[in-house]
Amino acid sequence: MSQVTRDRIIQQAIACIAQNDTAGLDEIARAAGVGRATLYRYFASRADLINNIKLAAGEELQAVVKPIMESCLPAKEKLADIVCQLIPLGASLNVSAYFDQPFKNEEPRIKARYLRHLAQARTLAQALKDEGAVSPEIPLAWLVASLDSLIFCAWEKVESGDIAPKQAPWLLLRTFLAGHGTTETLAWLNKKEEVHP
Amino acid sequence: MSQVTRDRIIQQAIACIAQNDTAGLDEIARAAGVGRATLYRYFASRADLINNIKLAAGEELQAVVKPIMESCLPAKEKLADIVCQLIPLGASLNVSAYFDQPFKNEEPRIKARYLRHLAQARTLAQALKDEGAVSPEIPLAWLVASLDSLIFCAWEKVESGDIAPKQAPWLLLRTFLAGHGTTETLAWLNKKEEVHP
DNA sequence: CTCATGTGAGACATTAGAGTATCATTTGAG
DNA sequence: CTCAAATGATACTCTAATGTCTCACATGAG
Repeated sequence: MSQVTRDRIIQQAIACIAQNDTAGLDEIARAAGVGRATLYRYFASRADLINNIKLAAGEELQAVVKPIMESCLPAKEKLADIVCQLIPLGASLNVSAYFDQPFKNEEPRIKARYLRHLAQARTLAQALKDEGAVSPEIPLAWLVASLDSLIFCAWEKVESGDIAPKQAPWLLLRTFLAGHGTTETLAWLNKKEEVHP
Repeated sequence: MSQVTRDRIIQQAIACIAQNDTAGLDEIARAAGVGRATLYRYFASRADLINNIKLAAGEELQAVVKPIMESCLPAKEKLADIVCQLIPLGASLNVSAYFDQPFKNEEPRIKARYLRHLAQARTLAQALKDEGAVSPEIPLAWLVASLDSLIFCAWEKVESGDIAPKQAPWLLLRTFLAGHGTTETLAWLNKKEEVHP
């Protein structure tokens, strides 16, 4: 039972399910270049596979977000870094987004991950407020929700080829920060745009 | 074969599928208060039902959007009106959003509706640009995509109870217009906010 | 009342996909 | 080379959902 096979299955499963969330095990096995039987040797059931997909996607996200959140950068910079690194994550992001419906997901580890993700997003949003980067009158819930939504949207448009991969983070940051921000934030954005056109 | 029964089935099916996009016909029939057999008397197959759901949701959307688009209001006002009326549409919106994946939908009527919706959105976005409401440097694709995404997001948060229904349109407009807009747009937004707090 | 229509209930057949089991083949360590 | 582990292919069962059919019941118009 090699780790690389397991990883390949998970990666391909993420890709398949990103395209079609009811993808059959046949399809996933074929995409991963393994037999359907092998798939069952690594994962006890479809549900088990899905759970592991979610966990893997969560890991990938966390690997990007955690170091940035622990850094001493101002919140605006943290946001910019996270966005720039998250969009290229692609399908993994998709899986998280799709499955981050807290309802009826009994698996405690996945629920824990989801709650942690939510807490991080709220922390960042609050920091943006405290820093004066976004207006205090915007509800935290809307900050978090619109950010998640825009990240997913940006990834989708990059994937479909409508938006240039390098342009996406900047569009997103502009929409989000200017959309919620103060005049001071606008100025900051303009300055960044000169540096990184 | 009464029209009201047919409409009730469609409405309940929209609601069911909004919650769970793989809802069974049992579930839908029960929700609509009819027998499963009756469901088949009105719709030849599951696929036929789904198609009719999409068409019905498209009608609802069109009924809101078309008169506004044909009016002589400035684009900013059109956008505001559309957003205010679209968010409460709720689950119908969800269905459109979920199923607006143009891929592999062979039904020509649905494809036509989707293309028309896209064209309308692009027209509105272009008008916003021409009017100077949003910056000309933002790609049309991003304007359309982020708007769609934010509308869906706003509805979701209203539904989940995180955002007040009356607040949602204003948050959305602020995020979108300020996020893409010029300083002039900001001023317009502030003025509107005084009128309609 | 009587008949036509719409309906609910439920008994089927059919199918797609999940999950199980077996066996021959491949592959890599010793 | 040799053996054990991993794999691919395939045949099978089981289940859930779709789709079909029949029959009994309700209801409303004539």
